[in-house]
Amino acid sequence: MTKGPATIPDVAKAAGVSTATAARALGGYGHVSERSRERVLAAAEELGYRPNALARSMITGRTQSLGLVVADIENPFFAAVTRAVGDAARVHGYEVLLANSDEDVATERGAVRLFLDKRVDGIIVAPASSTDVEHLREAQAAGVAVVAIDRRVTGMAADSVTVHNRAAVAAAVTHFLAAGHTRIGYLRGTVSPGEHDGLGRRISTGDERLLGYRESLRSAGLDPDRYVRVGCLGRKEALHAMLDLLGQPDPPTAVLTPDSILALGVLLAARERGLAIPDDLSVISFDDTDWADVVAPPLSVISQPVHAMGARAVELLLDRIDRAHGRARHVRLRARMVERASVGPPPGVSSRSSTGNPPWPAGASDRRQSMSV
Amino acid sequence: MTKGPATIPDVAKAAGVSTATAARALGGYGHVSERSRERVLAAAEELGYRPNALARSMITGRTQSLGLVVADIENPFFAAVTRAVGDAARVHGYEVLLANSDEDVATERGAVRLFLDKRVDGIIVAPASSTDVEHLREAQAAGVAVVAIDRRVTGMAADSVTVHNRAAVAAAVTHFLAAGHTRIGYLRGTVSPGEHDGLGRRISTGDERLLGYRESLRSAGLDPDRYVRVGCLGRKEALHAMLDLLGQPDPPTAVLTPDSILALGVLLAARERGLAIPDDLSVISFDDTDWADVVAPPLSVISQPVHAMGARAVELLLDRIDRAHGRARHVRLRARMVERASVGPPPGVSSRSSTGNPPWPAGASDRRQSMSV
DNA sequence: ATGAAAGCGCTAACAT
DNA sequence: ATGTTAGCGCTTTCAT
Repeated sequence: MTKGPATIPDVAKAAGVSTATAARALGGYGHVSERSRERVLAAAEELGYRPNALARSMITGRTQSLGLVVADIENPFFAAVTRAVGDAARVHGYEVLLANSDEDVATERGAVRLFLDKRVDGIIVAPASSTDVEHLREAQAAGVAVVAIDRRVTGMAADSVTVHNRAAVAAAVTHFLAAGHTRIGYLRGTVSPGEHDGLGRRISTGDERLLGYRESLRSAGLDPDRYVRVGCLGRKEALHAMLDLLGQPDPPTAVLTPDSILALGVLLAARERGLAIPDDLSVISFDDTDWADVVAPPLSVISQPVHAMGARAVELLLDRIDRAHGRARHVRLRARMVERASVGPPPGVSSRSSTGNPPWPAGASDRRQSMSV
Repeated sequence: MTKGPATIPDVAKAAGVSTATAARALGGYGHVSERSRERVLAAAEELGYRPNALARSMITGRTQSLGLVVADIENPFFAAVTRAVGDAARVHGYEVLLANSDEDVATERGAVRLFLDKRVDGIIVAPASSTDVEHLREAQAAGVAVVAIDRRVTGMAADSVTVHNRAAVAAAVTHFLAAGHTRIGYLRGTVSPGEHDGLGRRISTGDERLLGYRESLRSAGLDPDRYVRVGCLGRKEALHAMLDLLGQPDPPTAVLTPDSILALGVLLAARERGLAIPDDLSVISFDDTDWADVVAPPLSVISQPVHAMGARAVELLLDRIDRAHGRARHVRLRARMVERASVGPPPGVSSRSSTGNPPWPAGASDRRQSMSV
């Protein structure tokens, strides 16, 4: 009572059995007679016994905890991933240690290092870099399971959960093309410093999306580079990039953004230029955030199955913890193009509304169509 | 090399010193000669030694980790709190274990229990209930520091970090009154089941806000109950509650919501009813999310100093970990009323716009005024 | 089925 | 300044 929480010896003593028996009863392993178990459990209850997970982990080599590294928990996409990972982890008796990398590899490295010191059983990471993954390889070498989420890693065999990014982008571009657009912009979030080809290779998902964009534009006979801006780290950068794009001789009439935060920058730019959506500018964004169907007009988006992604990542991780070897599994999930009202024909091409009134009826369903891509 | 990661004995052997010396050099405590320390560090580097935080914690009784329980990480307010707590924790060498309670006390209890088993040094919690806190009291009794964030707890002496909710709400109501409104609605998030007085007592912050609302209305000679709806757990519930409010004989011309998610419900309701903001309905919401200044019209909000709240909570927690006793400290931070464009005079009272055109100029500054409350 | 004892990796006296 | 030793609370042989 006075010497801190009760321990197994305390319980054993109170129950009149050996520590081994008490431990077996409490831990639910080995053989214990019904009578012993009852006495032990009663004594434990009485003393308010709680297992010391630290001591247990020292022996078993398992901590029942996993580390999660996301770029920024304030990004709704990552918040949702975190939610999903947390839920799935809990179901399987795991706890999650959270870290933000801010898209910085050094920060991520530090977080991973601490995770290893804390002896997590596995790490789920949205890597700040798909190529600079030495620390992840080391974690793996140290016997810690690693699964990449949202982005794949190269140079090591790690499981991953991502969406079909090229297909998703292609669907969006196709949607723009079908509406008659030929000047289609793309805002890329990050890009590696000193990248020469204008196609950052750092983050697989960024690459895939840009690649998908360029492929789609090229096969439509359009210039795949003209309306691309890279390095849009946040809302503000996206705003400026968009204003820049809009300031060009033949400005884009449609634009695609790789996440909801950059979409806000685009909306801001449109407002600043007095551009109506979709009459003057059509937009599609990745990630179906809670405000996407509330803004006017409701935003057409590419919805990623975030919760499924998190859940799958946890599954892969647990599988990997059980049987460390076996080749890496790469799960690709399908994103969904959700058509709402932010895409219309380009200006001057039989615009369905030139009165300045909202092109969608009040009270209209905000989810007009949805297709998997 | 083959027997898992190097341990202190391994390093000691390689460096030709005792385990104690190696431990001292590695742990940075006690006295070690320069020569020894160098040899130890070199050997450690060579062997890729990493401390086992588990073993260390067994001895020191400190895990350098803290548990954080929020209602829902997908709520931008909590995401920001989590961000801030994570940042502050990292600066002080702490890691954070995250859990979502979904506003459910039982879930919270389970999370706290696991945190205790994992021997966290402290817990920061946005309690699902301000009164049902037995588990938090137990944590405290077990020597784990507890600080409440966003909400206070009763019946136990726990530090807390909250904002001046009544003042904040009063500022919003005053703002509405000044614009000429007399039919001002309020959507309350949660309310305890079986609550009779219509004023849920479960969550201090909810109580304070509702109290502030009622006080303000009463002192303006208005009915403090007529336009209140409780139990708005999410966007959908808020939407329905708002539609209900709007369906009344003399519907409200202004409404206040306690978080950004409920605000979305209000915006949805307005759209469904074909109501223009602020011409037909004025709105103010708690929490300045990233989309608040992007929607049309930009939303006037009560901005909570989320990052400061998280940082302060961590400070209080670390203080408490160092010196467990001393009376509880209650930090009250000031929220800021950010005026944008979602508040105008009630309909029919010299409306500045009845053409259906947006009442704010394109490209206008979205932050018109800001005052502390 | 149960007990005695060893030991996980580390720190903290206590010696020297 | 450095080494020796005794545990932290638990699981796990190995006996019995």
